[in-house]
Amino acid sequence: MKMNIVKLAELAGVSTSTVSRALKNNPVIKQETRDRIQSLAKQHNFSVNTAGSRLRTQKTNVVGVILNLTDNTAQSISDPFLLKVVGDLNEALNEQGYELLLSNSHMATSDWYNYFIQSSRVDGLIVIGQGKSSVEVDNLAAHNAPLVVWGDPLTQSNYPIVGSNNELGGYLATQHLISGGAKRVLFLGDAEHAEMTQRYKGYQRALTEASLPHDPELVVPIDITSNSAYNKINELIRKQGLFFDAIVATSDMVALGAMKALKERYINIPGEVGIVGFDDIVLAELLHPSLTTIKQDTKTASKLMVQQLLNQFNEQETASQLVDIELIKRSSTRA
Amino acid sequence: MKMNIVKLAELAGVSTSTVSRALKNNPVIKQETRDRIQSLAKQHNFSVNTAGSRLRTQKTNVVGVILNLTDNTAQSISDPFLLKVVGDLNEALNEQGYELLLSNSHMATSDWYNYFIQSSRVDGLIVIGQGKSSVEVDNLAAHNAPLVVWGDPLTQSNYPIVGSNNELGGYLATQHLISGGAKRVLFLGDAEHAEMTQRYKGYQRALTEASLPHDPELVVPIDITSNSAYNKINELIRKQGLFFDAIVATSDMVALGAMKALKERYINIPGEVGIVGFDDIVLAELLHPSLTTIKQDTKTASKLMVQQLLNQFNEQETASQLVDIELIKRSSTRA
DNA sequence: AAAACAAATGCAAACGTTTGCAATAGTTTT
DNA sequence: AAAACTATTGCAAACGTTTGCATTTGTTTT
Repeated sequence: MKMNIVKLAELAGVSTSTVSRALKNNPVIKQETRDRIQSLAKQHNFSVNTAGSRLRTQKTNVVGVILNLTDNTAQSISDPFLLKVVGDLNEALNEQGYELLLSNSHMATSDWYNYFIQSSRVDGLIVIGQGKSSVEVDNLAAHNAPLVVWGDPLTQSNYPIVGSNNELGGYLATQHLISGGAKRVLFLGDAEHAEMTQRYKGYQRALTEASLPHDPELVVPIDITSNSAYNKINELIRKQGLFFDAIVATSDMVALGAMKALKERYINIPGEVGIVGFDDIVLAELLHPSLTTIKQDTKTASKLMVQQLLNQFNEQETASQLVDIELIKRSSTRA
Repeated sequence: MKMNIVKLAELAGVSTSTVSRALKNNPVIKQETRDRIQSLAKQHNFSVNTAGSRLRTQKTNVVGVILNLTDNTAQSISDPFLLKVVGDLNEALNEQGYELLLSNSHMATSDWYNYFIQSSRVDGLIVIGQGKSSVEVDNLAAHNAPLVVWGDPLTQSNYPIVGSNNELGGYLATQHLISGGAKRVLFLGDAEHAEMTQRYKGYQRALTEASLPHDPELVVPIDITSNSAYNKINELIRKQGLFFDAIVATSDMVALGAMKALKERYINIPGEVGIVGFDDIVLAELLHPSLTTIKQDTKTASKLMVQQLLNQFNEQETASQLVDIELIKRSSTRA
């Protein structure tokens, strides 16, 4: 009933070794034999059983992707940016003959090494987001598990981190606002987050360069969700009035939340307050006004992550990778 | 070096059978022995090798999720709604002890049965989207592969389809606009799509009920992407002026594209044109004006899909499932 | 035509787990 | 104390594939 290599071998009148090799197009098998077996396989709807194959080869050709969520589940998981990364990773992995097993830090048991690697569920892991604590990731690294992290590449680590040039992103965003006339630029984001810290540094650099004061009142720590941003902006304006004339948001979702709060108060964007987001999600250009933002190149980043993982499979050198960003000027800022 | 059941058995001074049973908490093994072996396993960072286990049990505990994309890749894959469904499915699957293997119709080879099932990569498949042609899905069904599809549950099929009450959604959206005073309601969507056809029927029902004419000019077929919507609305207004006073969009992304086109022309929403979306993506309430929409309950739907798949695993009855929708009134329509 | 070589195929073990059945150890009944 | 249980553990085969090595077949050289 159920087809396997043994039955296929009988049908073809050859040994299982020959079938196995023929299906892999091993040139040691005569071309004619290969063709015959391959067409027989197609005809009988056969593909090799992965369980058997994985057991024998000790290779799964599967890569686990873990969404390392820090904030409230519901919010973060819905960030289109994260999901876009997953989509791009899937593509990049498929191109290299790997499949993507999706997981997230709320689902997976805490012992990732044990669950994913030692059990040979996957050959390696890509973790999206450094999180605030890095204990699970450190544990993976300690066991020499093939591992790549999406995060801040400047963070010291013994595993490769792929991520955007966040400092430059923060700088470009801020500088663009300043060059549009802004004097009091709000920084909206979570300082405990490695990537955000870099963006903050860039923000500071731009202020310094423009000889603007570093007012601590302008640095507003929030969760990286649109809701936090919305609530915070509302609260700020209610309590202190409109004491800023621009916003550097640490994600497009944050920018969205902020914009909503501003629009509801009929504060003109970019006239009274300019705003720059981060990520460049599809929505950014669909908003009105469309959102000026720092584009993260997730396609390139995904390819780099996969490449770094393959390097580990092949015992080659690995290194953290800084991905270029780009300022996309739209209508939420003045020229 | 690498731990396995055999070595663990030696360490514990018992047979591999006992270890295997103890790890599964099989009550036939003495409680004390179970505890001893389990703690030994924890201590040595051991988890059962899935390749061996899957080979022996002929079960993978993995479910494949295929994004069945119909339109231009780039656009559709970025629809936050689809990705939300993936997230919810992941959660629902994990709850039942299954893992999610992500794929999409551009990646997977055409012979899904062969690739996923016969190779025992997964125990079953969840296909998101019926697509315009159903040949791959029909092939799966013909082989009796465990299968659930997200789509229009009213479509006749020999596999369970889970989806929203699209007809009702279309009806509620249209009726809400009409009750707000709309006389000429545009229907923006793709008629070849089973789900959209249902929404269109609901749209028609509402028109009839309100004794409004069914003007074919008001039915505008487009790809279900924000770009198509944006372009189409622009084109319509340019050529024919503002000949409608409301829009039923077949997805929130479509609504977004339409809104952008309207806003750019300073057409007041909801004053001059009211608009209702479909899906209720997170963005819907963040827009300004926030988007009135038909909410699809993806959490419930995901649970139902997983349930229907489990039913097939257990040789139980299955049936298509209609999921309730809800009209979420926001500011893009008049009360 | 035998010898030497190359090309093609086959043998058999191993990957790590699970499970029906058999066997042993432990307890209760006669 | 033997018999009849029950509770606990072990034996061994099987899941399907791959691959080092051995063997066979075919071709060329002497």
